[in-house]
Amino acid sequence: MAITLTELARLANVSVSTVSRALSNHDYPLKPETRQRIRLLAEQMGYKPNLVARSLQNNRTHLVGVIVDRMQSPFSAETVQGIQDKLRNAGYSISIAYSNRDQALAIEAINSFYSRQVDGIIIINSWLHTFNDPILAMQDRPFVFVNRLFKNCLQNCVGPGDRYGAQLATQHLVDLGHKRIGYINGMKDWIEAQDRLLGYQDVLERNGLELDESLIRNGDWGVESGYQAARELLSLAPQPTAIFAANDIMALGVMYAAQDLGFHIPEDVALVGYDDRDFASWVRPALTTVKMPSFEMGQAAARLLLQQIAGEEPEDATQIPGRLIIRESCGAKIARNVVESR
Amino acid sequence: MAITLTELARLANVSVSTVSRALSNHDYPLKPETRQRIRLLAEQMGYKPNLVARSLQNNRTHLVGVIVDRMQSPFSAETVQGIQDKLRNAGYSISIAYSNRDQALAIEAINSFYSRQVDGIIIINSWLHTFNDPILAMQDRPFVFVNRLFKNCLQNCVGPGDRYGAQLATQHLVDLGHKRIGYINGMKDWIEAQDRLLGYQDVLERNGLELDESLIRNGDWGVESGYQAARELLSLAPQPTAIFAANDIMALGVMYAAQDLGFHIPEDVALVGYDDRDFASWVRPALTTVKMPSFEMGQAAARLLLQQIAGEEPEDATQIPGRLIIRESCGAKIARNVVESR
DNA sequence: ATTGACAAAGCAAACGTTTGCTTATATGAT
DNA sequence: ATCATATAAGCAAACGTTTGCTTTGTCAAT
Repeated sequence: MAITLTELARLANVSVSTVSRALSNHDYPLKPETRQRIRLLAEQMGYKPNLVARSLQNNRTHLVGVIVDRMQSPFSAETVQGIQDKLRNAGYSISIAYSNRDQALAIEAINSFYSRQVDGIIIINSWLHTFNDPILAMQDRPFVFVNRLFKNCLQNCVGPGDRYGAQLATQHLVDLGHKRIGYINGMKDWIEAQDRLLGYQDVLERNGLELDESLIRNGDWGVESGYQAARELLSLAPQPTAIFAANDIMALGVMYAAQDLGFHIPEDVALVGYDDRDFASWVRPALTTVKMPSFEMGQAAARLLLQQIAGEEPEDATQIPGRLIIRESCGAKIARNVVESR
Repeated sequence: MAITLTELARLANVSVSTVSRALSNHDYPLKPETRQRIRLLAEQMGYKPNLVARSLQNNRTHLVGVIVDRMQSPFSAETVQGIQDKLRNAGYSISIAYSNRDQALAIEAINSFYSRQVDGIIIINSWLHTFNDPILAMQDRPFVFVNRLFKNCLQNCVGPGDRYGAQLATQHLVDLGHKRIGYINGMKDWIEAQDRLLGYQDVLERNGLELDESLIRNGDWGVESGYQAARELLSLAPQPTAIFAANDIMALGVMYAAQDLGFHIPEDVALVGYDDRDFASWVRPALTTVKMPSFEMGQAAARLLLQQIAGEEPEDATQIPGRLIIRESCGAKIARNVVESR
């Protein structure tokens, strides 16, 4: 049986309220000696406050609900870690559920969180492009969306700076002297794909380079589509000297296409990916890529939620910039080191 | 403001107890009409039970604490998903914390879970090879370890059947006609490495094949060590016609070594990995490998915990078998399909 | 001596449930 | 009409905290 305040009070020959104040209420005027005595006793008896009782009284659970699509998504996982990292320091725990991209499941999870009286909810979401129901279910409690920026609640959203990240990648290639840079896009209706394309175009324009439509190919995020697109790009004349793929998986496809066509990376064609998935550092040549700031987004989301919980005015929509990870595939003469840009 | 039982009682002109019984206690003899009326009202008002109040009363939170090393580990993530999958159906939620392989953090998390009155704890653990403190902190509440089987609490552990999995992989190569099969081990002091080696040896013996020590190399789970080991193996005379790598990452290294030495996979040398990491299906040739049963281990862990919570006699230590995923690198003439073995 | 002020600690209500026990009402048997 | 019985619903305690208010005790100032 766990020891309770009441028990402690009995042992110390004081009232429950005194014990409570000795342990939690730091400013209450207690005789220092009494406070000390009670603290010691609690320590000895291994007293641990019953958080559910406390929550009932305080109307605050110090629990935050987190919903992810799939636990296995490396991005979600890292974001969750960022969230927990931040929340732990603030004395919060997290409860987690996965939605499997199923709205009904998500809503079920949200309701379960509410029943549990969570102080707030974070939804790591790359499957909802717009939202209605879930937010409706969200009553008046604080919440934060991670990944997608919804215009109707911008101050509740944290997103990756995909456009900026694509700029980093493209600028890096330009800095290495490339003038004809191919771009392999992701699925066109994904915001990620659109933003990364914009970043690519930004840099070409900014550097006065020709914006050649034939250098832009559409993929579907999959390795095969990267392979196909790269075969097409590399058969162009004049051939692009660099390729920027909108994700690492397609970049892998590019590698195999280059291999099949007898091109060497990075000598004949430079390659940059996006996401920094784990295999990026394992493939040969190691893939230069832009790291998704998943961990940092998690931290930012937690910070935002904490602000809402504290009743503070939330900051503006947060875009977290990615980082360029320079490895071998871009041809920059920097050996297998992780280099931070900016 | 959330609506409460008391509020509902006022609206329905009955007592709180009646409302409670109408909604939760199914066997209590209430006038069907009354029960119906109350249910309807609750529905209309969007009543959601306050789980913290209920927990305080019931001394049951229906909350399970889960500790992982890092959220990003694909194995842990999948296990967590298995856990949640099972627990959700039983009306439980999970709270999660990561330990970063730090015992102090793990203990902190455990204590936090206890304060929250969790009904049980699951530790997904591949970093503790032996345990003392955490378990001590575990008082008398149900718990389950996933991954490592500890002899002092076998009935509380769920592990992968690594030996069996390695048998599957090796037998598959034998079935394809290979007689000289190289094995690249993981770090020797890891139980995974030891078990997989045993499985490899089992099969050679079982098939009356010579157990040539020179065919066994030690790696460190990393891609470079796989590369080196493969170079050595492929320089042997007579050359092994197949290689079984103790994880997919080293198998990737094997691919690059083969490439450098002018060997083709699977024509010149067949290759099987272990783990079924995401890139296994993206590389060329797609990697035949043994899938870690992470999801199933999660489910089994949840089942075990539920049994303990229900006060049932827990089953014996559970070893979950992996599955052979046949792709291209082994040379079995089955195109990019996932095939289940057994 | 009486009062006032202040320090220290106790009382009891409240948070939203569940549940053992009691009460009220209706039904049937005497 | 009286009583026992069954049915339906209410009362109140309990779970472990926190906290506004009250009480007790001590001491100094009148």
